[in-house]
Amino acid sequence: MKRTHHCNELRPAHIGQTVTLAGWVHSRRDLGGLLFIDLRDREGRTQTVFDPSSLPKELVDAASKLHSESVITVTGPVRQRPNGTENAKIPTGPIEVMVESFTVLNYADVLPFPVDDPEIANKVNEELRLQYRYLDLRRPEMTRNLRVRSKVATATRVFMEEQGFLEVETPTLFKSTPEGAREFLVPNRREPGTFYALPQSPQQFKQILMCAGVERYFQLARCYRDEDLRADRQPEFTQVDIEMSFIDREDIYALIEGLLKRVWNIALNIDIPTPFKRISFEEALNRYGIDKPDTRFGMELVDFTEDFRASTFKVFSGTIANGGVVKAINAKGLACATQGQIETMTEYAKSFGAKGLAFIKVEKGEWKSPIVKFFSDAEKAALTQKLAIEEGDLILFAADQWLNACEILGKIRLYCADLLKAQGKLTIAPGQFNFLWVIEFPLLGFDREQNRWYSSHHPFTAPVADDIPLLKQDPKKVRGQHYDIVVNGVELGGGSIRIHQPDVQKTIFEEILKIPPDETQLRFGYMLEAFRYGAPPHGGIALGFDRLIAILCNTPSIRDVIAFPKTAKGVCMMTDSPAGVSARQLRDLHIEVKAAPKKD
RNA sequence: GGGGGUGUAGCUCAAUUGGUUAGAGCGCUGCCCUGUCACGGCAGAGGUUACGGGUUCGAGUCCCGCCACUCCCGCCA
Repeated sequence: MKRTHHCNELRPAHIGQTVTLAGWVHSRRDLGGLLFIDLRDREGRTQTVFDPSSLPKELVDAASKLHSESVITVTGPVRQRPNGTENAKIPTGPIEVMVESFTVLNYADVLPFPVDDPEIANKVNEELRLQYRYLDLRRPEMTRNLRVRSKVATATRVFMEEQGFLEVETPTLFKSTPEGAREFLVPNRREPGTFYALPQSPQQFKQILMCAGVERYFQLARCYRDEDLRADRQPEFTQVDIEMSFIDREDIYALIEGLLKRVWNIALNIDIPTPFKRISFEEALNRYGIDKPDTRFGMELVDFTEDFRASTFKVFSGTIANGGVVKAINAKGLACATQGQIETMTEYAKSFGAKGLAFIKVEKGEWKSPIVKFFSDAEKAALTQKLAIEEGDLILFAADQWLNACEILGKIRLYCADLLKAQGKLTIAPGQFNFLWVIEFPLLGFDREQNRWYSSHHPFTAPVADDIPLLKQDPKKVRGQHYDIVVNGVELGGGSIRIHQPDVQKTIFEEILKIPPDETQLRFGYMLEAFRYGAPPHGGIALGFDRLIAILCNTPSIRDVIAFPKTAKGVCMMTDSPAGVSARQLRDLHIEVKAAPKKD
């Protein structure tokens, strides 16, 4: 018998109707005579009542033996619950279904972990949840995440369609482009020794689509990167990939602000204010020590380079004399930091090549610090004033070259914020979303080990027009037309205006990045060629769709918003992939495996 | 590749300085229970303390190794 309603549909208005529900046995309360079964489906749950005074004993006995998560249908009239027995916690609480007949569609064995109790289910070992993902996904929290993801995907498509974009699919069997992330390779059976590569992103195809006159392209694109994983990184993930012709940066900002406004509205019913704030890379580093600042709290970096230029404390003045800077943050109320916590922060500093971490604990009106004896009164006054030092504060210093000093304190700032949150001294409202465009990134970075320049974004990023003359004279100063969209310290996406003149592109490849011309030809020849036959100026952006959904669902791990994610070692616990293949498959692919197979 | 954390009953967790027969709640099995919704009551079953070594009169606990999961660094144009 087909169901007539879902399990979150019946209300007092249905009283008297005979209905059929189908779903999973969520919980069972056997009172000896009377038996209650909460029936659950995707939409919610409804209480059903088995009353022995009106039902055959065998039927009630059979129902009382059902394990949780068995699949049944029940049929019977909807009725108002007796006075005082309504359940205010669920929308179907005023009513119940008096069972007249029921059918077991599938008996469930005893479960490996409970799915009905959110308190326990939330704490279940993730390994187990991933192994029995179909059970995990039945939990209302996970169902909600899938639903948010689906709604946002649809909202994105509708919005992009409204804005005149075409959704175009691009190949996932691509070719290897050695720069960038490590790639997954797919052996080609037809020609021994040749391989496809799975794309890290559809970057080159979307630029070619601009040359094809598509003008406005988007795609919910699956991308693949064979790098080590994190809570916010999976080997395969989804990007909202976008590219537009005849535009400048402002068009991208406006488009994405519109898209995110729509998405937040649909997913959370929140109206986020636009336009978003913008901050340059340099300012982000200066104030927050990171290129994706979390601006929901202060604790900003303060510069003391001028105050310590002539200091007798040689660690500071010496660094400044070598072209470095001195910066500090005030972790308000963290003078209670333990030796271990100071140690952790010192390790952060050392991982950036610093020799140590200078600090001051302000306790009982005293500055407790190994270095404060070297400070003059004027230096102390400058610290007190610029950092607004008070009792209970912890001051942390970095003295190093500008970028390093900023990044050290940026790390420490986030670590201190976590400590303060744990101590209840810093609270961040859950519904707060600080969106930010980070702009004016340097186009190029310098790799000391390899003694060459590299693209800080990718080699197709256009320089800021005014800076093009600097390309050959002072590459470090060239700003790229690159932008990142950041929310609450999470990099949601990034993109750039692209180079569309083949001569500029050639200069970047050959004179700046020093890629030999024959190699340029081999790897990017088809792109340079496409740019010779009428390439419109264009630019684009890609948003990390999984991260976007994780933020909307307020979860720290993108695994919670992916139906079947992989573990940190890239294993699918449910299907046990990756796995070995037969000798015959290897032979067909002309592949010989030299490593010994892993034993179980 | 490196560093941190975790691993004890089906699940979530205890177990004092190394010391009796490794406990509890939930779940499971049986019995009782007609208005529960975390139903309740009684009884019971359930353990290679991830795995392999070692120290010790004695190891869940200490040491060495190893595996899995997880967080971070490197890496992710």
